[in-house]
Amino acid sequence: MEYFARDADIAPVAALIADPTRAAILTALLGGRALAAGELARVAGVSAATASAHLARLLDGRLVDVVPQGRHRYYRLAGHEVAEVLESLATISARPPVRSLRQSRQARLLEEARTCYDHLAGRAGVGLLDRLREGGHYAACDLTERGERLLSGLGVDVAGARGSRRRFAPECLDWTERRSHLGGALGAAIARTLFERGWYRRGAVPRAVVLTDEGRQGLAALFSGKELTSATPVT
Amino acid sequence: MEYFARDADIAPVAALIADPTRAAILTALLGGRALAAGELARVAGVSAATASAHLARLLDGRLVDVVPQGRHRYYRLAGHEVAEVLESLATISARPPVRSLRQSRQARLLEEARTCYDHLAGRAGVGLLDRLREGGHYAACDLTERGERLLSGLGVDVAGARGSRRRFAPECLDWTERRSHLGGALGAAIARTLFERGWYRRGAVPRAVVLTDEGRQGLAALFSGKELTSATPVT
DNA sequence: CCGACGTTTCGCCCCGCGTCGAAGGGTCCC
DNA sequence: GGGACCCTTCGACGCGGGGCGAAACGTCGG
Repeated sequence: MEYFARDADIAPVAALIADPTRAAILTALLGGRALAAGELARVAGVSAATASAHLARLLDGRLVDVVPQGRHRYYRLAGHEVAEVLESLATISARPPVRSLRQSRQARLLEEARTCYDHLAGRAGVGLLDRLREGGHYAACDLTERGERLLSGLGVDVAGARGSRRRFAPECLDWTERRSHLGGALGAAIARTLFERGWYRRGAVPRAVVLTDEGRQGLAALFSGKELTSATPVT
Repeated sequence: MEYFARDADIAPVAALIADPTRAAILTALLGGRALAAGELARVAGVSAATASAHLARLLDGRLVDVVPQGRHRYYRLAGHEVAEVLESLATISARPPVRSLRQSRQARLLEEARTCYDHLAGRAGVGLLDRLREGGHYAACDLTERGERLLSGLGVDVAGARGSRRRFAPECLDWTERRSHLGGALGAAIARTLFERGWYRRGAVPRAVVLTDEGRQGLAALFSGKELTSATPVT
């Protein structure tokens, strides 16, 4: 017992994540947006009182922070480090069983494209990294000069991403695809630009994002006719 | 509620890790060696009966697997993916308070050099990556040709590491140093060689590893007189 | 073969945590 | 200004999970 008093004490953080209600809240916040307490209560399927108690614990444990706006309190993940832990846990978690057509559709939407906090994940995220690599824009955890030009031309703030204290362009194991998507400051900068340009937009399923027609054309032009994924639109 | 039935369900895995006894067991197994049930009970400071119940849950949840040897049952982490989750949790966990000289010493030993499952971590792990980088042996998540020659000459199975399904040489955020150490198949291959050569050996504190005199000389010769860390031996 | 040892299983007990309705406080909008 | 709305806090309750000692089971070694 004494031996381990000084090693990492991971139980408290894991305990914060371990409750299903809190896990649902944290997973919702992996969408990258701040959400109001009431919205989080709805999403987790509990009363406002229960959600409030859980949010207080997440705040106390510094997994989330809060931005009060009038009567609303918007909660968000405390940072990308928390997001990385959540996604890491997802890689060793079982896939939820699919029990209805609606659930099947939701699963497909999440697999196709979703935000992992501030960068693109799912098939789209993996496809983005593949395209960058195939085109000689990205190699060995960094952008090539060719890649810098491509993304800067698109409006991505590459210099800002390089100046970030965060890792620049690491490969991250994708939960659904079991291959790498692009994380780090660059992944975040690219995703920001994709949203700003309206090439991706948020869908009805929390955390799932949807490619727009404009985005399909823009990305095809960017990658010489190749799309990020081969998926037909999910109905 | 319906919304999140299909997203990652991370609560069960987090719940397995959240119990302090199970967290202690998992952290002990981060040392990289299989440990017997009785030993894990001692390390976690609980009875054999309690440890057994917890180990059954970890087995059922596939965080560990077991190798029976006669009356002994040796448990080990189910793979490097689990190790990555544990270390990820450690990066956002508070450092345990230090309350005695003994604890202070233990903390220093762990900070200096420890195994993170199968690769070197702590100052030594960070120093190793720094040395490889400074010497032009490693750049952007890969070995250079120069690095291949250096490590192959040392006896590291670089080709085997490249052939692994695992990521080759990713940078991993170190829990105590807040900088990167070398993970992946290469990190594991290097650590294996360091142990085989007797350059590092296991210390009395679980998970902490100790540089031998032979190792100090060997590494200094390898890196042109520079040591991995500047630490004086911890007494 | 038998006693020692390591481990698992069983049964019982206790504690902590999540839940909700109600109450209270603060903000918004007509 | 007042009602509606959002959110937090409080108190009580029930459930689940971890703990241990004892018993059972399997292996080892003299």
